[in-house]
Amino acid sequence: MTTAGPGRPRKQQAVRPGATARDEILDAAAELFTSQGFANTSTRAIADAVGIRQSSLYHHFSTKDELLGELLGGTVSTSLAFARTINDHEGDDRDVLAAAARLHAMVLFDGSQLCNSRWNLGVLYHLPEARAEVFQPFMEARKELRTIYGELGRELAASYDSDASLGDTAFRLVESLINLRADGLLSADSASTTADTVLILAGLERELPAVRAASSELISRFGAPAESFAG
Amino acid sequence: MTTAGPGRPRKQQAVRPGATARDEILDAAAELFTSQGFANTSTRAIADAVGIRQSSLYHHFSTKDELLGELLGGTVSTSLAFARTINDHEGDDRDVLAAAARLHAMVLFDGSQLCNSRWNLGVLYHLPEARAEVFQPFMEARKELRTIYGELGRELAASYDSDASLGDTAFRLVESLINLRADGLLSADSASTTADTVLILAGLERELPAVRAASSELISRFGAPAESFAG
DNA sequence: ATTATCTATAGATCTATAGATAATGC
DNA sequence: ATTATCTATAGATCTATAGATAATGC
Repeated sequence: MTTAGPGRPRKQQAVRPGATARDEILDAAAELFTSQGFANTSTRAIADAVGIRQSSLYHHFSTKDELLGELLGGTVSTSLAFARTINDHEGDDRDVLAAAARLHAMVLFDGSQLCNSRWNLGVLYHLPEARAEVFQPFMEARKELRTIYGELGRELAASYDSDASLGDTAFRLVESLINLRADGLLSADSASTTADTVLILAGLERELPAVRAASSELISRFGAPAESFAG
Repeated sequence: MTTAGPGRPRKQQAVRPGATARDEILDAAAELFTSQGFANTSTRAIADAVGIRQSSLYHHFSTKDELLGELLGGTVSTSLAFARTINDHEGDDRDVLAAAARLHAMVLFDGSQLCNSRWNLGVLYHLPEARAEVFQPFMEARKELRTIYGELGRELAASYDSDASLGDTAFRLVESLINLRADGLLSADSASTTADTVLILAGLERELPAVRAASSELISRFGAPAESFAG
């Protein structure tokens, strides 16, 4: 219960989760943008879903684009933070299995986020509107994440005889979870089987249990931050 | 030169490929829908790209939805036809390698189509508008294609110790070519390396050359129909 | 005074239709 | 007569702004 400041209090009985009106609006926008697209979602529809008037949105956000920007920002940032953390960590265990564990952990972390977030936020990156100039920073962040996957894949390929494009393939498989979810084809273990598939591609089928264990530790050590897993 | 019938002739100097005005309109719609999305593409923009007036579109198509329907239809139909043909063909060579060759051929055929078509038509399936009821037939066709991938994967997994979800993974990798293309990351051999990746996942790395050869034959026998590869 | 809401609306679209007009073959 | 184009427009949006109003704390 944040102590209310001066001013007219915001409307009662929130139907949407979120402590503030701003959060409720973002939640409604996420639902509608992911299910109907950006251009097909009117500001009136968002307001209706929250239970306020269309023009009241503009007290919290100055343009419709700003709403999409907020949602795009929330998605990559956690994935990128996790990837940077476990890869910049210059520890004493930088052997091949550790590299495999890092890749496994990234696939599992990013995949779980895509599968378990309240709305299928990954589709926002595929919206045609996301390619507009205003949103380039978010696309750049996604590109950086892809680069980390690629480098890690090459690191692994150098030790084994596996394909140098392993990291790119891993990224593609992670992204494809977005489509599976959009088509209602996710199963409970989609993210973890995807992570295992990457290991099989790397030729590490026999080391699977060991790598899985190391991956789990990475996630529990570095991957359970502020906002939890549910996105 | 089709002999013109009676009536006012259509405008001169076509900037768009296509024998008929209808084809030019579809080409312009394909470019704009794939690059900007459906809702962001006005009928006026399509008409401008063709060099006619907005209302003239309605002499060839009765609604904007009809344009999208035509484009959606063109994409799956060839993939589905190829998949049915090579799988319904009850020949004398239905051994394991033949099954692997069929899967390889499907990935290569569908992947090449996605990579080499004039516009990145695969993205149309990810447009939020494609989920509307009117377009269910096309989504059903895509579902059938996915099912064929899945069954073929299980057929292979039964013989080898590979994962039963191999077919689903193959389908996911093929679909991810759409995203690669949208991000400008296609290389000349993206489709063929994707097909090889599936074989590696199946544990058939050593049989790669033999399967590739059989796959090529399937494509040259059944996969070069009327409309060619370029979609 | 401050904040969050509201009503009302300007201005800019966008889709589809009505009906005129031009250019051909019969 | 037939076909493909055109001009003009109705009707329905949709985004963002202007300005009034209500409910609180100081």
